[in-house]
Amino acid sequence: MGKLLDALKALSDETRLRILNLLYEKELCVCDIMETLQISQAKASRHLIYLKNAELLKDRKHAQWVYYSLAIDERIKFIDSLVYDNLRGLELYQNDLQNLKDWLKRKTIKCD
Amino acid sequence: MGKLLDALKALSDETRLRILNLLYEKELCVCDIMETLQISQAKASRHLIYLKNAELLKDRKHAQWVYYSLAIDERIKFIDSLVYDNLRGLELYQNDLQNLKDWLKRKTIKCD
DNA sequence: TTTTCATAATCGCTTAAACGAATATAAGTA
DNA sequence: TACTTATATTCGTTTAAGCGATTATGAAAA
Repeated sequence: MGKLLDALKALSDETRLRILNLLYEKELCVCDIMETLQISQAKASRHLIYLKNAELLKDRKHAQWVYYSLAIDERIKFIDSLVYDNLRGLELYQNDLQNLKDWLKRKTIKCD
Repeated sequence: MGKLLDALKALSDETRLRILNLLYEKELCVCDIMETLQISQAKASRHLIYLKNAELLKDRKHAQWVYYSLAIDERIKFIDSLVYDNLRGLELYQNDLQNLKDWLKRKTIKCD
């Protein structure tokens, strides 16, 4: 399948949009996604892998954690417009960003 | 479901992307789509209706024909970027536009 | 080396959606 | 009124993908 079509299929699911929105802020590990979106580990992992297979994300293993970050090249830059002009105007995605902030604060205290 | 998500699901299919690309040129009836993309009538109709339900298209009935055209509002303007910056760089979609031109020329001679 | 922790993969199930083929509808024409 | 034409809908089948629950893997810590 074409890269563009892969990307669009990857974007046609709300959980994956929410994940993408978070990763536009910063690189995150699976547990950050789980905690922020309040979804199960299996669900977070599955959707992250789906996004990675669509070449929207890349991953990096460090110790027992896997960190995911954006890997969006010029051929699909419409996604920037999608996130900044459309997603972020919606309450759900704004709330997710706030929850991410809160989680990272709590996490810093607890862990590394 | 949210309007944005509906739009993205509608965009996650190659036939519908090809249809959208054509309609960025001008309003077309179902038979224009069939001829240009060389797809069955049922397939053209189904996908047009899917796009209409996602509120990306509107239709207008005139005599026995149904004309479809874009209905893309500000809340999903990333689609402009998708079509102009991404789709139209791909050979398939360029060829479709050429086929549309050819078909409309033939059609004018034959019909109205 | 056992245990724990983070992540990925598998299983069984359910639903959405794609397809071709065939049929229905509704308007125009003979 | 028949007949044709344009479009929509239905049917039966197939495939993709979502989910929760569970198990596997692999690195870190005890």
